[in-house]
Amino acid sequence: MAANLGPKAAHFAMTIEPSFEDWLSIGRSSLFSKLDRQLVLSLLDDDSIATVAKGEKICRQNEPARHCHVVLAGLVKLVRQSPGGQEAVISIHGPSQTFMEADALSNGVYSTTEEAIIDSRILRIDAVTLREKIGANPPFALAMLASASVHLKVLLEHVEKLKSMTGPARLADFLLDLAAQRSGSAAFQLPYEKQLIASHLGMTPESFSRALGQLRGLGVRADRNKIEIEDIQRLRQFRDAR
Amino acid sequence: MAANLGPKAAHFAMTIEPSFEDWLSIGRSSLFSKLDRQLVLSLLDDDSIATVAKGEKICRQNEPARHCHVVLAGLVKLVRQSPGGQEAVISIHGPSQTFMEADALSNGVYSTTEEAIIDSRILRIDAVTLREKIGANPPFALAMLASASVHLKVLLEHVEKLKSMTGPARLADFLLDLAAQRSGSAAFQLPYEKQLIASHLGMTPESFSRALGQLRGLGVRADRNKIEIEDIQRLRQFRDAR
DNA sequence: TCATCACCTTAACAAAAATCAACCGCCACG
DNA sequence: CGTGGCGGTTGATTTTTGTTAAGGTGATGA
Repeated sequence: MAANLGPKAAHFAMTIEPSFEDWLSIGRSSLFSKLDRQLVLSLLDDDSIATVAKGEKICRQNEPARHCHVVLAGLVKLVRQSPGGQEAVISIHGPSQTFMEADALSNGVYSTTEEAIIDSRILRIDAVTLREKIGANPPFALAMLASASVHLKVLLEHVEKLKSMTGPARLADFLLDLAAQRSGSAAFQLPYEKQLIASHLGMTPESFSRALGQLRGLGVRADRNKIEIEDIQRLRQFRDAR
Repeated sequence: MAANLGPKAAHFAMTIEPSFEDWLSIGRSSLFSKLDRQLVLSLLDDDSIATVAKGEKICRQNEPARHCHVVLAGLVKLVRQSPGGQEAVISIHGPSQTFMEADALSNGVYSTTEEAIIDSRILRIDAVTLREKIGANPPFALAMLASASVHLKVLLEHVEKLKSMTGPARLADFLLDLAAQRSGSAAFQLPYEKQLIASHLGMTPESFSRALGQLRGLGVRADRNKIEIEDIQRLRQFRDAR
């Protein structure tokens, strides 16, 4: 509800009901898209929707996992820190993507820290409620499993790429993903800061910069956060060669 | 392995019934340990148990995922190959570990190739049956989710380590895992070939060898595939420093 | 308007890792 | 017995990447 661009802080005082856009996001998520609206509603409670400012954390690694989350709007990064204090960006989630289901379900602690990288709206689903509903609703359980399956596959690919591709090749791969075409040329914007992409691809900002410079020789023009790829196929060839 | 188990082939002419050891393996697996024996039995059919020789493949990347697998005995490596033909060992599974649930459940294709690295016994569970039983048995669904959650967490850690640790540090980490102690000294055998460990850790055999050489300076002695760690804490300190 | 700051880039250097090549020891096999 | 192959090691070299340091550019705010 609420006008689709209406002042959000207005009716924040009490229960926050999902807005029209929120419902769109929920509907687009692979986890909830095929589920009954009533069921989804039953998962929500008073403080289900949180507005999170850029830089704010949604949850912290090693704290008890009491919720799973769905991005309704915005962008969230999933960061993991090692005992030695190093940080690694594991993945980045946009609207309609769920995360932390696994942690919430296994009744353990969050295995990553989540942080909004732009102002975001997050749906928080209580872990206990979630477990209940899953137990009572087999199709929901299957949807959860499918969702976990997707996450697993993404991570799998990520590992593969980290192990077998050089930095520039990983960047090429990332750009090809964004272009979402199989041939011809493409132009688009980088979805977030280069530092963040660099970290996501497992390299330093400096290496990222150099990698981008290297791709220039393959028909990739970069101005600010605008990217132009002359020849998608050529870029793919480069990627596959490493 | 065939000695101390009861008469098995007696009443089921064609069916291969799990041996006593097989039941032990099944019982130890996080996926099946808490489930009713009847349910587990209902998942099996005539060709559920396969004996796989070293080097044989259990399934191939991109082929339709019609089964999920449980290692009953032996060792299996999970390999992923990129479009460019590179190979990366994603993980290695021993007895009681399940894999490919995700692919089997999402009705898609295998996202990795599986290969036995020593002679092994594998339990193959039909994907359709699996989905049926999950739909009909909520606790089973939750067990599957928990299992997926564990796999997810392992991969997450793997990504983090690949991104934030040097080769020698990853090796130290691997050895500390094997030692399974928090202090003192330890001696044990490497569970499989060094090449394989190297690939699993995301480095070449040469780098592995050199990394091992580097750890020698930290009280790690290696002879053939026997490892001795003088001081676990010292090694951990080294690992955490990178 | 200027100062400041965050993001990004570049360069020079150092560290880490891959590559190329040679070699050892062991074992299976003719 | 040799001999070949495989797993492993080692050395020399190159490539890749991180590090350190410096500078540039655009947005923001006093």
